[in-house]
Amino acid sequence: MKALLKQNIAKHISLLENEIEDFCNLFKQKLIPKKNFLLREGEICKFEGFVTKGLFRVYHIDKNGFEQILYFAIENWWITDIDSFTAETPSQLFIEALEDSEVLIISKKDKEFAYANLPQIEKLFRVMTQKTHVALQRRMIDNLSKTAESRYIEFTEKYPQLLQRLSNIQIAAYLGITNVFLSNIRKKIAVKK
Amino acid sequence: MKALLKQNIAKHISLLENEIEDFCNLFKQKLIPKKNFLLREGEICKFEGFVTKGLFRVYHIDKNGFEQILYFAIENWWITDIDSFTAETPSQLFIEALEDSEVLIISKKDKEFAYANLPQIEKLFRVMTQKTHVALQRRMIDNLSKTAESRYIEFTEKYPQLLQRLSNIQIAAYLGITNVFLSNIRKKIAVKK
DNA sequence: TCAAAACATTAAACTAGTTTAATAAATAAA
DNA sequence: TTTATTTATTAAACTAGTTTAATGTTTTGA
Repeated sequence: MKALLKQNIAKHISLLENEIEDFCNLFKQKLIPKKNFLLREGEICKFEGFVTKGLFRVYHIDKNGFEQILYFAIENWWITDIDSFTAETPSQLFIEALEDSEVLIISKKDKEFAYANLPQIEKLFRVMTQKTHVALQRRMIDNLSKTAESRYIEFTEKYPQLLQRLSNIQIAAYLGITNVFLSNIRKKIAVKK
Repeated sequence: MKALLKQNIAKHISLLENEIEDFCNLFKQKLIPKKNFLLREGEICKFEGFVTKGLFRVYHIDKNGFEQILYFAIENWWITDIDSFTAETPSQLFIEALEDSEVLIISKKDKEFAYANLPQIEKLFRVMTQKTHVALQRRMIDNLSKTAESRYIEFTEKYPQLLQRLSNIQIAAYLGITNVFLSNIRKKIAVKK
């Protein structure tokens, strides 16, 4: 059950077998059926999660009721609201399962225990946060400089496996456009071919 | 000269006086006159910097020649291209001084030395990267959900000290709009008052 | 298995933001 | 001090993306 997690950690840092074992034992499995929430706006995010099955969306609802998707998470991805988690303030985000999902959860307390007792864990999360940050920085530049059409094309190229599991409504909310306009883009692309 | 740096570090973590001293000694001062570059596209970013005087812009030039500003950095801010720095790949960014500036630089090698020998430094950069990431996440949501006008108003409220030191061209490149449209926005706001 | 809900597409009117170009004002350079 | 360069503003035509609404299709759930 935790093989995927161990493998994922090993990709980032090298730990002794017993250290990785100790760390993984701090995680508990949680099943989240489709359309259920791992986190809702207003709650304080007290966990960090690692998805072992299914698909989540992390999104925000603005004051006009529109949804902006910050990211998706499928198997092998980490998931949390890092803002609420670190500052212990009410979250502005929802984390919702778009499929029946399974996630390994570590509590804030246990994570702090790991920081204090397994020095390499500090490195693990530094490295992971760096990578996440780099990815978001690239997305920010793309959003500032590219048209919705090329953002869509790049999305389909970068995440083909996600594409099949998402509705166009979700993809549009990630790209920052309406699903109506996404439909236009898709038509335009289809005609080209 | 390094008082500002020490103070900034102390805000994030608690270190013994000799540890903070050892760490700060790894930094070297660099003077960058206005319009000069700390980093250019194509170079590998081999440093992390802490601004003690002046003002920098970190920006990207897209294939149409337009500039997108990822962030500004004034006194007391950190500055690097974390993507190029961690992956040791050619940077896609420019870091340019907009005023005569002074920056304290730590090399990649010395930073790794610090990670290996001062365990708290790992925490320092984990915490700093988290905070930077949270800020970028909020900016991403704002860019997806808000109009240019409200993004401009919020920028003026959040960074009043920056506002006076930047041209509208720079602010527009940060907001992701043209300076012509920013001019329209400013007029509209002025009329309202 | 049937009704209800969610989804994708299309059209048409609209608006936020761009483009190009011209002009005046401010800053920098010689 | 004069000239050149950068900056801010305005106008007018344009385009990328939105809004609303209607229609058919697919998925869901009772």
